[in-house]
Amino acid sequence: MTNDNKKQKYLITSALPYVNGELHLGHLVGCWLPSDIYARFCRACGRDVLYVCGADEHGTPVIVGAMKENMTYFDYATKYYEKHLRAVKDFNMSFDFYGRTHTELQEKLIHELFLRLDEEGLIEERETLQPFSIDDNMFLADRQLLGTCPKCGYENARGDQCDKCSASYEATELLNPRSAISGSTNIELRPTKNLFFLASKIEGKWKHWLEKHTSKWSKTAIAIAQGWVKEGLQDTSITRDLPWGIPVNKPGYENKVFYVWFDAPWGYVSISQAANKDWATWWKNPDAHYAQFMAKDNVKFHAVFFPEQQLAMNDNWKTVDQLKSMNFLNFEGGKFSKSENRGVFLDQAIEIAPADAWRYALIASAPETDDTNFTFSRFADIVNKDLNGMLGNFVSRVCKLTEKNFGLRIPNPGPIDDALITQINEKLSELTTALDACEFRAAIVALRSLYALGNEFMTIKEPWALVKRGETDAAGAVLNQCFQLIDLYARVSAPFIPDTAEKIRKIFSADLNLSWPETYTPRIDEGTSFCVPENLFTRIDDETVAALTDKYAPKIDSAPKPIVAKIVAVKKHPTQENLHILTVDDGTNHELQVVCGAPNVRIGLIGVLAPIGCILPGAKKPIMQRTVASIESYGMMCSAAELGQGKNTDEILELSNDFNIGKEYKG
RNA sequence: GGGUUAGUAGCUCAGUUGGUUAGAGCGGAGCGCUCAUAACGCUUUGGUCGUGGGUUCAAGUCCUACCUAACCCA
Repeated sequence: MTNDNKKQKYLITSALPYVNGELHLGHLVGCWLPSDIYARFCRACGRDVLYVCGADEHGTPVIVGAMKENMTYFDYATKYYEKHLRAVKDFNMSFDFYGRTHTELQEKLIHELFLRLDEEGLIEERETLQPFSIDDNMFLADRQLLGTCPKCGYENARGDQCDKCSASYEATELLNPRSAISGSTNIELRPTKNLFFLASKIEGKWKHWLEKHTSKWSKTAIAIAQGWVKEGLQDTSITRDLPWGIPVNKPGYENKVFYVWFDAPWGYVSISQAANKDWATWWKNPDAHYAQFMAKDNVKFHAVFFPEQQLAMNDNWKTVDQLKSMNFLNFEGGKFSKSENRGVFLDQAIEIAPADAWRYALIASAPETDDTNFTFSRFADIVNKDLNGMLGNFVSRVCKLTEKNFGLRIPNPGPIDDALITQINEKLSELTTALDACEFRAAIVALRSLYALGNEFMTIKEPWALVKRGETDAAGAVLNQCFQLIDLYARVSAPFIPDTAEKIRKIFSADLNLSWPETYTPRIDEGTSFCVPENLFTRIDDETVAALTDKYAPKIDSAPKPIVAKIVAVKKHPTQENLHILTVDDGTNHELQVVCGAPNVRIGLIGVLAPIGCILPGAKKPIMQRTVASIESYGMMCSAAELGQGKNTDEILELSNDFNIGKEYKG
């Protein structure tokens, strides 16, 4: 398989992260790591790879951010671009070039492309009314406009949508509109002209293209594209009234820039131009293989917008063959959030553990099919077990046992163990197939199986026992085989953990490359000298895990909240006159036993249950499971007073039938 | 509000076109080994496959409704 692909051109792009804030682990696992592993794998297979990424710099967040920090737009973007560069280096990303979109090359390219679209008759001028902030002297995009929601009266509603009641409306309907930038209420509607890209005109072409190009796409990517097939492609405005971006090269548009999503995907091309003078041998080559990596929120742009523009150019642009989209990585049960200080950002991550530990552990729990929760506990398990125990320790035990009994030279080989070789080749083939298909979790499963084979082999053959029994040749043969495995591990691990692979490679005095092995063949000669390396990985102990969790994942209030629940049965207490034993349905548990003293209990009553662990307003201790007059009670039905509403302490609260059982009761 | 995707062991995930006893790894329990980084190997324990209906000789897999989450759109 890999043989046929030799020297074939592989174009690989990783979605361009935005220059706004520090990157976190989600960015790393969502685009950078999968694309980097794939790129390294392709290069090791001898393929001709062009692999680029860079910073996406245009759009409104930079404008807002720069104003806040009182910097120029370019300086602000540069500040974060430099952070990106540091992370690229820290995590060993093997981009041919990490570029940016605010460059002369980009501007030149976008101008050419725009003229091309215009020539093709796919650009149209349309006039619309837009909110204009007189004090800021600029038109406001939907996100830059705040006001009072016309539906619910929420005061911080956005220009197009209310975050509280999720109503949507036209910006013109918003009450008391104000600028999100300056806070000024001096807003008026002004007519403005914008250029539209007539995507509807190339819908047929795009659909035709789609039919033939999705064989290697992620399932979610195909689904999203299919959604647009049904809906149809819509003409989109590609210009904005903003002071930051690629200026529009058309008379009358001197104060406008291109919409960020018109220029950003083409950043792949301009960055390629900066990376390699032969860029066109990938980008204009129908035989090249193009793989894109991105997070799920970005699929629309890669499956629809970018290809439709490429097709519209009618200029032989290489479109995506393999579209790999990743889901999101959550952190310790919640989303990454800079403001809540939740999550690990890349500058912190590199202080916590070496790049290889992150690379391996993150890709081993990559969110390939669904959002995945990352925890330090899991991180430590993976590093300790796979890297430390199975790989690092294997290298260590083989080197040390050999040094002790044979000195620092590879012992002579013995007869070939066919069973072992068969197993190795099986796993190697699984690994290669998984990497070619960009199935990274499957790849890790195969990789660790390979690590396991070495340890199993040692246990079965017991070379230390052979030495004791004086069977030195047999012991040497086993160890020779183990060294061949170590060499193999360096090669197959290299795309994942490049630093470690290099350390392993340097164990041997022979200067061997880390090319991808198509099938297993021993290549370390007997007598080759080797060295005993420092431990390849360090164990992460429980105390460290606890400390890290504490530092980076401040406990969100995880106590259960009061929930709406229904009384499904009422029994009198056998001894206590005023108590009842209730059976309560809380949505998940349909037969929860609760002892209650309120007089108004009855079957069918919908009320509020404080489950075990719940801390009621004003209470110091959570509700415990306890035994009331010798009957166990699992929670408490609440009165209005207990919920902090009103003074009724005697009767439990009664709700209408509109409340959904099992939902949190929010008062 | 509409669309899409997902819901499988304590945790993280596999389960191809519906077809015997639902699979891994981690964690837990036990045994073995002592070359090695309290590392390695073996055995074992965990599941009403979100819930309720339906189609079928047969449903984790198909249909439907609902619940939950995420993303996209409005």
